[in-house]
Amino acid sequence: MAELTPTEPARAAADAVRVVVVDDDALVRASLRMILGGDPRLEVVAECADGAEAVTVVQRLRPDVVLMDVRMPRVDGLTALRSLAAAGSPARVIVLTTFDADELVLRALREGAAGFLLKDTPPAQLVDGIHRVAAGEPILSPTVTAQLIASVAKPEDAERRAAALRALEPLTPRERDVAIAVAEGLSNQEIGERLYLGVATVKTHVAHLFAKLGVANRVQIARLVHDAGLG
Amino acid sequence: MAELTPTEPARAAADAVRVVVVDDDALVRASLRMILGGDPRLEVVAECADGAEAVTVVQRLRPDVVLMDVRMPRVDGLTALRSLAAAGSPARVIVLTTFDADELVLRALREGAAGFLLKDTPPAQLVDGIHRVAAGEPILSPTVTAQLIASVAKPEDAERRAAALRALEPLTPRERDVAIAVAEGLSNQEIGERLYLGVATVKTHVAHLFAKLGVANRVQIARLVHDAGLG
DNA sequence: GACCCGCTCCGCCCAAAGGTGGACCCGGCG
DNA sequence: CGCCGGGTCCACCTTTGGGCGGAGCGGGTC
Repeated sequence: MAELTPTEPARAAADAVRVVVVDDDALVRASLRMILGGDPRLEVVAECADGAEAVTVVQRLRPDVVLMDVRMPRVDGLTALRSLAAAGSPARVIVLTTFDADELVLRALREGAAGFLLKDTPPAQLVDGIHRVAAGEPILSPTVTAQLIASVAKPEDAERRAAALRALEPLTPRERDVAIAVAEGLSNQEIGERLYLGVATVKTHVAHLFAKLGVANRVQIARLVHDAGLG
Repeated sequence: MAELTPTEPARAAADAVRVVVVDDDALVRASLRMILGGDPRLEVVAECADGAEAVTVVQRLRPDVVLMDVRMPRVDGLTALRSLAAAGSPARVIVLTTFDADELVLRALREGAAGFLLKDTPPAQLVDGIHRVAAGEPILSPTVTAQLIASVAKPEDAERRAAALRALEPLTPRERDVAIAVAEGLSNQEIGERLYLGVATVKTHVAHLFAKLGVANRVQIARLVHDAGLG
């Protein structure tokens, strides 16, 4: 057994997950520290009150996990998250927020957050989540998961796609070829070269496309093709 | 078939979550029944061996939760899921699969799955997941969550968007207006009417767009505008 | 003041796109 | 067989798009 240095919390295990807590509210920090302190396999190695501080501290201390608030003065959590990702920090960041703003969730995950928890998460689940994140698992609050699912399900999106596919369905194979080429921004001349057709033939197909799709110009053909997911 | 008479499992609580198990493998069904049987607050009210059976059984028994395998003879799990959703069934469906095929995950969630678990999920978590789903929470296996996050994060997607935004950034406000109108498939004439401009002015702006964006025709302007997310 | 820049508009010209009508080949079908 | 539809191509025409140069106006800067 190694002797413990007197300055360190005696209860942290040697292989504890090292955590940095970032929140502008001292009460929240204290509360989190108390929750995490209950688990000897977690060690809070630092607290920060804003994003700028967090970036420098995390780069120096190299913690395993960062609990990051979103709303903070000076530099907000998402910006800090981006900075860390850009700097190649291996720390896994759990974003904490009081409200589950849809937009925030997607942005945070795009910026590389490993987790997204609401502040009303029960202490036991928070502790569990930190361990999971440290182990490489992603961890999301249920409402966040639901939002994420909704964002990929998007019934309105599916409808547009379905409508576009329906519109493109009566096209002949050749017309489809031409439609796709049009959607790529090629001229009739270029389309002819790609498909080994005369310009006149391409024009004929494009004319049919206008009629069948009920549109007036090639940009609108491109819109349909893209909506159908063929671009 | 294999509908169970309520007399058999005497242990199910009166307010138990009613579950239907759907899997073509009898061993898997038996195993699931054993796992769920360990919790008196769960009641397996029926087992089905394929999707077609599942649809009729679920509509008749109206269970709270359905554990649905994906790969099954005759009617697969996703098709059954769609049928149930189309029929307005309130049953919450957890899709079970051995492998975490990316494509399957997105399809299942789009079809309205309330959860997506891998078959290697520990029994305790499976039971917990069923209760959560019954309570209205979504429930995903960690690897599935990771896939979902990856599908919204899509670095390649973000890059394209960022590149498009970068390309559009040096445009003047007016040019941006014109670019968006072009992307909607309007003619120069129509753009002029919308923005109270002469056709000549619109042409000037469009010419500037070609130069600044490095493209040769309006379809390609439309592509950029869409990639930037302004469409 | 001179200057640059964004915005507006003009005219001229040519190329490309789009509209119309017709032609031929070929393969499937009644 | 004749008929039809997809695919290929043509000619002719009008409209639109796109290239080029020029110009005036307002606001901001040096």
